[in-house]
Order: sequence, then structure tokens, then C-alpha cells
Amino acid sequence: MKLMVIDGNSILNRAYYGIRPLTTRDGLYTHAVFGFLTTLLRLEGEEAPDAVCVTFDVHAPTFRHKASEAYKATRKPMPEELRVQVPVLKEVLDALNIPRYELEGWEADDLIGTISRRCEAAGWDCVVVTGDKDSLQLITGHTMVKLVSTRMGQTTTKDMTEAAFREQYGFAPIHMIDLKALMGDSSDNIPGVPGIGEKTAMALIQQYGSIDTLYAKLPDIDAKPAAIKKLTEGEESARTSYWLATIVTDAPLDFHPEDNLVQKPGPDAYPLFLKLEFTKLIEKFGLAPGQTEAAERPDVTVTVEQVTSPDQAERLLEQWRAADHVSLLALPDLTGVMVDWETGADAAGSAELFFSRYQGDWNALLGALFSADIKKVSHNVKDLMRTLLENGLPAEGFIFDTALAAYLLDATAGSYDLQRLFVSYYNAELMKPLYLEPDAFSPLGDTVQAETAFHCHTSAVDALYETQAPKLREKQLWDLYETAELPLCRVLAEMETAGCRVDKGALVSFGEMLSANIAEREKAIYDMAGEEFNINSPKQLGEILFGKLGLPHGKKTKTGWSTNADVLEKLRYEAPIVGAVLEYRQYAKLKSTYADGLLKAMDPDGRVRTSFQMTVTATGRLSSAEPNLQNIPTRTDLGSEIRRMFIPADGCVLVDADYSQIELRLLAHISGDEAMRSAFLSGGDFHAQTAAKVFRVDPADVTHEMRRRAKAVNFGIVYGISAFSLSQDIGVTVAEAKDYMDAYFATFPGVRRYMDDIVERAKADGYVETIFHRRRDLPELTSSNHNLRAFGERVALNMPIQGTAADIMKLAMVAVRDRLRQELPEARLVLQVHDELIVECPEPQAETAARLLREEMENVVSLSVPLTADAHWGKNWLEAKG
DNA sequence: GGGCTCACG
DNA sequence: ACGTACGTGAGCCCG
Repeated sequence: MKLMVIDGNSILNRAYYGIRPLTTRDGLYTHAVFGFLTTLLRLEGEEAPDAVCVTFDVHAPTFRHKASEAYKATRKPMPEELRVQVPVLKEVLDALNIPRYELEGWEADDLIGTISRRCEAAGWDCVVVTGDKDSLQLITGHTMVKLVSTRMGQTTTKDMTEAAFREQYGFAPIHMIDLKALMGDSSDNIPGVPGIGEKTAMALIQQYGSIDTLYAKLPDIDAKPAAIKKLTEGEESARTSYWLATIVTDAPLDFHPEDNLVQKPGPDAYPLFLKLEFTKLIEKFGLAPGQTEAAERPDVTVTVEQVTSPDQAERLLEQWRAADHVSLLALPDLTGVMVDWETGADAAGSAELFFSRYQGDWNALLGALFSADIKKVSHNVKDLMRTLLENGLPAEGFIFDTALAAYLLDATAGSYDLQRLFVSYYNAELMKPLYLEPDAFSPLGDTVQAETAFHCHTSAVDALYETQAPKLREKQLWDLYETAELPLCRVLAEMETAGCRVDKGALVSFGEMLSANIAEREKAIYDMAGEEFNINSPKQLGEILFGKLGLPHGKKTKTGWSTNADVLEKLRYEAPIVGAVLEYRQYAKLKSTYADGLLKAMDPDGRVRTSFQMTVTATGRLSSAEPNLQNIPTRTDLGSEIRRMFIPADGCVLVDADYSQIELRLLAHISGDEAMRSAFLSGGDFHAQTAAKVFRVDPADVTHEMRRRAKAVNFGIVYGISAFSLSQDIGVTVAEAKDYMDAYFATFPGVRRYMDDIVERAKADGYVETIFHRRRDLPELTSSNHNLRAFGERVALNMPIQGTAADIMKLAMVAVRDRLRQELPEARLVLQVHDELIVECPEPQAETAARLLREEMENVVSLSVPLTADAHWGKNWLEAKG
């Protein structure tokens, strides 16, 4: 039999420093616990122990503290973000039915020592898991130590058996104590012998075995006179250190190996993992819903009426029209819908509609259900609307989206699936509905489908609606919700459905041209390298450039030397291979991501349809995926050729309108800086004006380089710049960059004031918000980790600006869409790229559409500086950029 | 699946 | 002492 005992504090600590911080939507730090569990899984896999337990230190003085003055002054306190995770880990272990041990007055080491000896006494083997080398003294023929270390974010373990220890140290494990008695341990404040370091101590123990033998033979030992002197003077310290370093193996712990046999996780594990957002671990730990006791679950038992006849449907439709609202979920292919509603005080119902069972006109039923006269609450409304529109159905009457509401209430939660929202809002697991009338379902395929699809019951949607609506009002988010987010669902659904036409032939031949260039560069690179290798592998490329060819390397990454464009650009003239690699990369990127990528994403009708994600970004922006149409190249001539492949339908043009410097205008508005405001009020080239002021020259004398640098400072300010990063960006010294920033703040003192104020306010409030009250929580600001805190401060500066721009664009989109419908019904929005909107319309309407876009975009909000938009049109996206 | 690189605003 | 700009998504490599 084999027992694995884990040093809880040690492994948690290692996980904490090894993993990027991570919080749940409630701001609870969880990454150390996550790392601990990952390690646990791996070790269980490696060792397959029969029993597992975990020990913890107790926050109380131990017998060592009481006996030694020096020992009292040990260890710095745990960082706050780690400390809060200790109780979380304990809760998780309890839920997983993994026993844990702690004992006041004893350190985890002593408990581990005791446990290992009890195991041996019972004839068991013991595996000690820790990062602490102290434990090596416990190694015997039956006790092995797995030393865990975290280097560069990688957790590795080393199996220290008796043989492995002897090989590495050259003496028996128990003499680890003697070694520490001599060399001490600064992390534990074990003094050792002053002046004796690791090398001397090792040599002495290897030769004499123990400090007893060593001191018995003093002064006639084989060592330098100075060392002998130190040893003589330090004997008392050595003896004390020996005692401090000795792990107790008979602590008064109630422990029996057989009590720790591996058990199945308890019923609390699944909901707890959901709450902690450890979804990736749920399967690995073999957790599943339904392990919760029935009594503990919230009541989601409903009476389900299955709708089969048109008469029945008509009766229900009447009830739904009369209801305040219905809550609804639909299968992605619209073959089934579940509807929940309340008609009066008590009367409520739930109905499942299935295409396969409905004996009337299914499309007519859906048409009635999705008309404006039935007020609907749902989850991910935009996606449902897209499906409806694609099927030629109405998509009206949606009054609430629980996913969108959850996003507005916490934009950094990461995921908004119904199941998890339910857990985090109600701290209770959402069960699949219990059917009171089981006979209503015959065991057909669609019943199984229903159970899966409606696993998250519509009652959860309704519950969330009731909870979220008041919260939105409380946080002043209702207005944004009602005027921007919810109406935007329809706008985006229409845009996604419309898609954007792509010139297939042009894309194919562009791809062929790229292929030829790639092959050419590839051959040249192999020639210059003197061998073939995978140019796409940064590792192999680094080995060639910095190893074989001996080029000077720049910054390093976690895995090796960086080979990114910044680094290579500096080496361009060191060796011709570098330029070839840079060109290869450019062509390869265009080919794989854009030429091939867009062709793959093309629908049979020659259009690409992206999915605009509404609940992804922390700032309120949209994102675009599958394919991403918000990162189509524009910065290089070759790349922007891709934009030439985005074309309008026959007889149409693309009209492109973009906000001019919206973020800087918002900085001027929000900070109220007079100089910046007047620069925008006067019109003209803002970056050039900034350059004139910062470099104190006449506006006429601003050079191209001065303007470039001023522009970089302008952007940097919006991101919460540091002098170092600015210097990197514009290629000047840090001192020069600092001068620029000082001059900038002298020019725009209000901006400096804003930066100070917003950080201070964010620290007081724990969040920042846009002028429309979109909010981002900032738990990072209270971190004891300097880098994390600095990150929080930069976010505090940036989010109100980027977020307000996003709010404005969303409002503009709703306004543009409504006016287009009224005035230019043949025109339609097709793309949004953060500060840019693209409309497809019949050619003769181009000018009207451009004017409409500008008017709506510029007038959607009134600021203390003008908000301007430029609009152009053409026969492809590149031309339309003007 | 995470890391690197690179495309966009 | 330490690391170094905000927000995204996709393709590729590698363990």
C-alpha cells in the first residue's frame, strides 16, 4: 500500500508563483488552487497511490518559536492574493474527500514526518510531496520525497529516493539535518555556523557523517584553519540549528493510514468547481452534475406541456401575449423551443414546442412566437435573432438578454453560460428540469435532444432576469442596456446575416503570388542557413540565427530567444538571412491567415459571415471571430491588397466611415484639459499641433519625425505609458522619452491630473466606468504584486476612454441602422471595426449613405470637443477607405 | 493547450 | 528589484 502526503502550503505556494493570476467573476483569486489541483492530478497519475492526504501549517507559534528567539523572526507574510486561497483550497479538498491535517503548535513538516513514520510502521510506503528540501531527511527505504519546483512557469518534480539522495549528496538522508546544522537555512532563519557555506558543509558531512562525529574530532579534522576556527566558535549555534532543523516524527497527531484511502469526490465538488470556474478540471476529477442531494437543489420542477396541435398552440399564444413576459430558449436549429411564463399571481406554465411533434404549420407558429406582441426574455439574443433572420422569420419583441446583462454587470467574468451564471448568482447548482408528467414524452430522439438542450432550464433565465434587472438599475446601467446593448443585438444579427462579399478569384491569385514568394524566400533562407529547418518554429529559427550564425540576440522569452519583428528588424543589416525571414513571415502570415483563411470561411454565395461577439472584451468593444474581420491588414501596401478583395454586391459600393481620433477626443473631453480641447476645437492636425507644443516649435516647423514622436506619445498616454515603453516604441533613449513625457504633461496639465484622479478614484471604488456607466472591476489595484497593481493602474486610465468610444460606436450603430431602414432601405451595415463602419448600398445612394453615416456618428453624443467622422466610398474596401 | 508571433483599432 | 502600453483573434509549433 502506498500513501501520498502533500505539503499543502508548499505546493500552493509554488502554484501561486508559477501561474498567471486568475480570478472568478466575483474577483476571487483562484489560480494557486487551480495549480495545486493540476499538480495533484499529475502526481496521482504518476504514483497511483492507494491513499492521499494533505497537511497544512497552522498560523500559530510552534514549539520551535517558543524555544528559539531567532526562529520567531522568520518568514514574511503571505501575499494577500495567496492567503485568501488557503481556505478555498481547504474547501476544495473537503469536497473532494481528501483528508487534510493540521495541528496547532506543529509545522506541516512535523506532521509529514509523523505521517511517514506511521505509514512505515503499518507496512506502507510513503510519498512526500513538497517543495521544501528539509523533508529530504525523512527519506528511507519506504519513504520517498517528490521535490516540486517551479522554474519559468513550468512545474517539474524530482523523485528523491534513498538511492537518488545518496548519489546527489554523498551521505545518508538523515544527515541532511547535520548539513543544515552547519550551513543553516536563511528562509527558516536557521543560523548554522557563521561563515560556513554550502560547499564546506557538504564536504564535511560527506567526510564525517554527522556533527557529533565532526565535533568529537575537532580540532584535528581535514579542513582549513579558518574553517576549524569558525566551527569551534559556532558549535552552540550548530547544536541549536540541528535541533531546529530536525523534523519531528512523533507529533501527537490522530492519524491512521487506512483512513486516507482514495475516495470519490463528494456532492459539493461539482457546484464548487463551477463556482470557482474550474470547468477544465471538472471532467478530469470525474465530477458530474446530479451528485447534489435532491433536498439541496433549488426547485426547478415544472409542469411541462408539450405542444402538438394548432389549437393548443393558439391557446398558449394567447396566454403568452397576455403575460408580462415569457422566458425562452431555442435549439440552435429551431427544431425545438421551450417557453416559460406567468399569467397571474400563481399561474405559471412551461411549454415545449417541437417541430417533430407539431401537427400544424411550424413556421407559422414560430412566426407568431417571435412577433413583437410577445415580450421575450432569453439568453444570447443576438445568436437567436441571427438564426431567425436566416430562416426568414421575425425577430421582434426581445426585451431582455441574460447573457448580455451578466456581461454588463461584470465584463471580466470570462464566460456567461447559463449553468455557470446560475451557480454564481444563486450559489446553487442548476439541475435539468424534472418532468412531472414523464409520460408526456415517449422515448424518441427528440426527447433526448430536449433534455440536453434544455439542460439549462428556462426557469434559470427567468430567475436571472428578475435578479439582474434591478442590479442594472442600481448600477446605472439600465440606460446603456436599453439604448445600446439590447437594440444592438438586432443590428449585429442583420450584419452577420448580410455578411461581406469577397472576390474569390482575386484572393486565389493573390494566394498563388504569395506562395511563389514564400517558396523563393524559403530556398534563400535554407541556403544562407546551410540547412533546412522549420522557419515557422521560433525555437528552430532562434537556434539558426543566434546559435549557428551567432547573431546578437535581444530579449528572451519564456522558452528561448525572441525572434519577433522588433528583434529581427534591428538585425536586418547584420545578415541577409534576417531580411529574408522578415519577408517570409510577412508573406506567410498573409497567406495562411488571410488568403487561405478567408477562402476557407467563404459561404457558397461568395460572402464571408463573421460572428460579432458582444460579451468578450473587458472594455465594451465588440470582437469578431470565425473569421475575424476586424484585423484585416491595412498597415502595409502588400497587406492592404487584401482589402481590395472585399467588394460590394453587383451595382453597389462600399461606404466606409470612421471616427477621427475618437479616443484622444475623449481624453480631451473626460480630462477637460483646456489646451487639448482647444487643439481639437481649432481643427487641424492634432498630432502636429501636439508636436509643436511639446517640442516648442512653430507649427510650420514641425518635422515628420517630430510629428511621428508626438503621435506615439499621444497613443502611449491613452494606454498608460511608461518612459521605457515609449523609448522602445519610438527608438529613443529612456531619458529622451521621459523628457517628451514631461513636456507633454506640461503642455496638457489636465491630462496628468486626470491620470492621477482616475487611479485614485479607481482605488477607492474598486472599479472604473465610462461616461455611460459601463463598468470594469479592478481587483488588481489592491494587489500586493507590484506588476499586477501597475497593470490595474494602466487599465484604470485606459478603460474609460476605450470603453466610452465603444459605447458611442454602439449607439451610433443603432442610430445608423434605424435611419438606413427609414431612408435607404436598400443599404445595409456590413462591418464594424471599432471606430469604423462599413455600409453596402446601391451605387447611386453612396453619397446619401455617406452623409447619413457622418451625421449619425458625429451627433450621437454631444461632447465638449467636436466628434468628427470621415466617410468615403468605392468599389472595394481599400478604395472606400479614401 | 499554452506560447509565440502578428494582424487590427 | 523588476518589468515595461490598452483591447482583441488566428495560425503555427511543440510537449
